Amino acid sequence: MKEIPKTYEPEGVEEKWYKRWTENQCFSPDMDAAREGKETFSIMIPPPNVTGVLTMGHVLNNTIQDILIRYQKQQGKEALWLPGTDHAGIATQTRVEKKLREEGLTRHDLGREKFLERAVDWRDEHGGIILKQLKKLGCSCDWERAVHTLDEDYSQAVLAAFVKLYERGFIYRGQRMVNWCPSSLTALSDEEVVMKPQKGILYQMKYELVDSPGSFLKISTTRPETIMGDSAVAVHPEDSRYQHLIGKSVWRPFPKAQIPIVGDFSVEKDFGTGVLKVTPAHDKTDFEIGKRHHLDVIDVMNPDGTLNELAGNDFAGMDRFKARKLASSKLDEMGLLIEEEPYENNVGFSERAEVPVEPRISMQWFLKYPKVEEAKKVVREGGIQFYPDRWVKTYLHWLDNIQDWCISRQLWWGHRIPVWYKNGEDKADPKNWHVSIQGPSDPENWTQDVDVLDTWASSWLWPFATLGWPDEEEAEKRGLSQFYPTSDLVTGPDIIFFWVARMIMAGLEFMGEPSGGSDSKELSEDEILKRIPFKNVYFTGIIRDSKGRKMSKSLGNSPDPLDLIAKYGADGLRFGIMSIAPKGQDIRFNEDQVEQGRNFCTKLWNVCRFRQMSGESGNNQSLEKIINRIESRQLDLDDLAILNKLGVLIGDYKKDLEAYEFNVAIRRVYTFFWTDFCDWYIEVSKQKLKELSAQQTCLAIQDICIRQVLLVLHPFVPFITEEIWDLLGYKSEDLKFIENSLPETKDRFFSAFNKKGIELPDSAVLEIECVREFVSQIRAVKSEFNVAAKKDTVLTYQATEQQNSLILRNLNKIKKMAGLKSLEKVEVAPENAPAKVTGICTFYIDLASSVNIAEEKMKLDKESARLSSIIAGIENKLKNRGFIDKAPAKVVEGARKQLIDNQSKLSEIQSLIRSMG
RNA sequence: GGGCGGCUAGCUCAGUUGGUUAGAGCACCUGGUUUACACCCAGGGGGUCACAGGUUCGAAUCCUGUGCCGCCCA
Repeated sequence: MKEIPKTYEPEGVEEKWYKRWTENQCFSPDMDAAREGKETFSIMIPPPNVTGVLTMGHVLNNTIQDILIRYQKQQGKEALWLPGTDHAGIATQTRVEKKLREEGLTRHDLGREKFLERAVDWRDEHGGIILKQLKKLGCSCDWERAVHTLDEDYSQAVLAAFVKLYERGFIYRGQRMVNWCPSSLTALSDEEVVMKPQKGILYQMKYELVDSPGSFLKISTTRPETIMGDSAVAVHPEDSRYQHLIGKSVWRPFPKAQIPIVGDFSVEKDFGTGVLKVTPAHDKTDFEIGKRHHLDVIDVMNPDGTLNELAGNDFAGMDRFKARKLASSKLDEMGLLIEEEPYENNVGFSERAEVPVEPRISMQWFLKYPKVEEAKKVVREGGIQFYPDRWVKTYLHWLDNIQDWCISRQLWWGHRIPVWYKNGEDKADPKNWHVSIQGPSDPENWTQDVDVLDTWASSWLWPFATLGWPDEEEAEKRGLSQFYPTSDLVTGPDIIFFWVARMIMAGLEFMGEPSGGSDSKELSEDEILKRIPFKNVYFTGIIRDSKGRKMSKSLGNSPDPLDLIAKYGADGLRFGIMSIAPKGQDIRFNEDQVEQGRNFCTKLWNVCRFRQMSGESGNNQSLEKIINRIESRQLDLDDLAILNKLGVLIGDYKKDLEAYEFNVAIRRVYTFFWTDFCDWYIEVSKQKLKELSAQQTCLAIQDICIRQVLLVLHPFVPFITEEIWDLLGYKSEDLKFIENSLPETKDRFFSAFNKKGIELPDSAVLEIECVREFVSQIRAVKSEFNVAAKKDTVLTYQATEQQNSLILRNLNKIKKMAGLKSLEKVEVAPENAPAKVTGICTFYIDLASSVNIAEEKMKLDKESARLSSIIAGIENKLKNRGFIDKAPAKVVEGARKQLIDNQSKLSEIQSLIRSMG
């Protein structure tokens, strides 16, 4: 056996094992086994942005995935964790353009082709950092399968999906009001707009009535810069203040023009003055009003958010926010501005560029979502299970109010829309379109659409396009039918619409499709379950800083996970983050938790050092082999108790993990390992190890405990467990890695002992609990009287026959653990000795010095009062017929026992008080 | 405006179908280098379970309402 170094140094260990794991293809599933029907388990990584770096959110999210994968491998499944990145259209293009600007260039200077070369260079240089970081974290992804959304074959899948959806009538092109980002110069989907409350001004102004010069209509607006685009004012048709004016006109102040007053039900009577200026080109509601009343659509803005010629000479070329000020001062000059009041309203911001979006009419491609009803049904009925399931409501609400998806983006970085327009013909007429993956056979007569697809319109295909779809040969090779539907998806609730819902619809639409095209009839339940992209979705919480703020780059409040790994080890970080991540609840991060994780690893390390120093290792290659080293007649209650607890732990742990209760599982292991094993069993062992006859058996018990602890910890802290597994000789020739060894189930564990004629009764656990409690009380009293933890303390006690036999059975251990010179039963209580009433006896401590009787008496009085109130409470309960009749017998029984215990304690204490006079 | 979540020890949080005397870690205080570990060991103090009602034999837990904090949607 190799010698274990004094301190655990994670860095070298992590590097060594990660290398060995990858060299031995530990992360790649055995395809032959999977094809032969071995049970599989699969997770597709939520593809991080290729330009991104690892955040604490990624740490949480990917640690969970790694735990699931490693756990399922230990359960004997062929597990696939498929990694990859997405191309992040807007984010990447923005960054490449920024770099170009530094060189004094724009993308138009370069042209599309050259620009894309630059973008690819940039991606290859900066991209993929995050994947390297995931390796540092220990993620067991099958790296050979890493996919990028702009890979050649993935791109083919994206285009194929577009063409299929177009052919099936889900995709159309149209002039619509969209969310326009004036900074990135592209349309956005509704989901990419983030509403933020903004402090602005509500302007109240007046427009003169054409028919009655000198009479005005008061109007409220937050956006005077769009006055120039007004083509009407609107009032509620049932608003008695204005009803009579419907059909008449007002003067638009500038550029001066007559515009009609229309009646429309969408006007809020109570908002402002109840009169709305209607600017169909620059507001979604106004656009609808305009359509209903056939109003002019006057677009006064350029794509970049400056005003154009239609706004008039004063405004042309001016930024929209400057124009707002100018418009208000012009109104003021004209005597048309009544007042300005501070006002807070919600303004949509571009998620990426962080500038207010501009509602804008433009020609875009839209997708009518397929399989919406099935997508609702499968989640509502549990075919796909959400954890925590409250997200089902959010999901269904979004699907109930779903709007067509604007999928075209005015960018170059992305999948170019596979539509060609016939040169010289009407672009608006679908007859002149060619829609296909390869393009027309006579390209010289066609021009391809210049736009690309929304990045999410590629990543919604992720669960199956990563497995080779739609190429059948590729799909067979990569195991589409073995790994799809995937098992679990782990992601944040912030992309439930962006991604989760869309993946479900994509899966339902494209998987298991009949060769003839889209399904005409409703899918059967079975068919739905074959098509869904995953069975379980685990939504993580959001990691916040210690002040509860979301971690963000701009706040700079997110620690760099790599720094944390350097400081505490990857295992420390993983352990720390997992121990504070309750199911789907937001997490307040602070570094102390990672420190605790590191401390845990150190403790684990040291107990293994201790084991190694305690004696020669025996054959550790399987549970059965270690059990063979046990001499059953050497087993004592502590051995049986710790093994019983371990067996129970195995069962509970399995339940926890299968319910995604990671923090519960890890706490359970922590308590077993630290409190039960290290603080008690190992300490008790120290005495036993001195006795030659018991030594081998005791070491075997330790080996069993450590072995199982390593196995259950391995998904959480893979590096240190693999290292110790190796050092303590748990591996064998054919099973080189810890992941090859199946952890026992609770039943198998207990029966492995039963087969050797060893029972692990609960009574052992109960008795040891008693002993531990007793020892703890003795220590407390000693500490109270400042008796050093030396071993020369003399203790006497009074106990019943039964209690006495328990004490005698465990006498040496109690003396050793409590630090006693002697522990003897007496018939008469010694005088002036501090006493303590415990569950198994009343004991007296012999102090050389005198004791402050008054102080002692006060303590006992306090304890007596406490017990009396507890007893009164229980007595009341037991007097209550309702309780006796209705509560389960076990509970009533417990209450009775509790009453008796407390009563006897109380009477002991009272007699002590009396004896003190 | 609608929906969701949170409120338990100084701090971060457990507390899984209501059931014995509400727990852990950190922090704090006291003591401690006895053959693993000071990233440790032993002991201790510390809680009207946000508030108000209700259901129940019994409520941190279920119901209703209120307050504060956060998120999502309009």
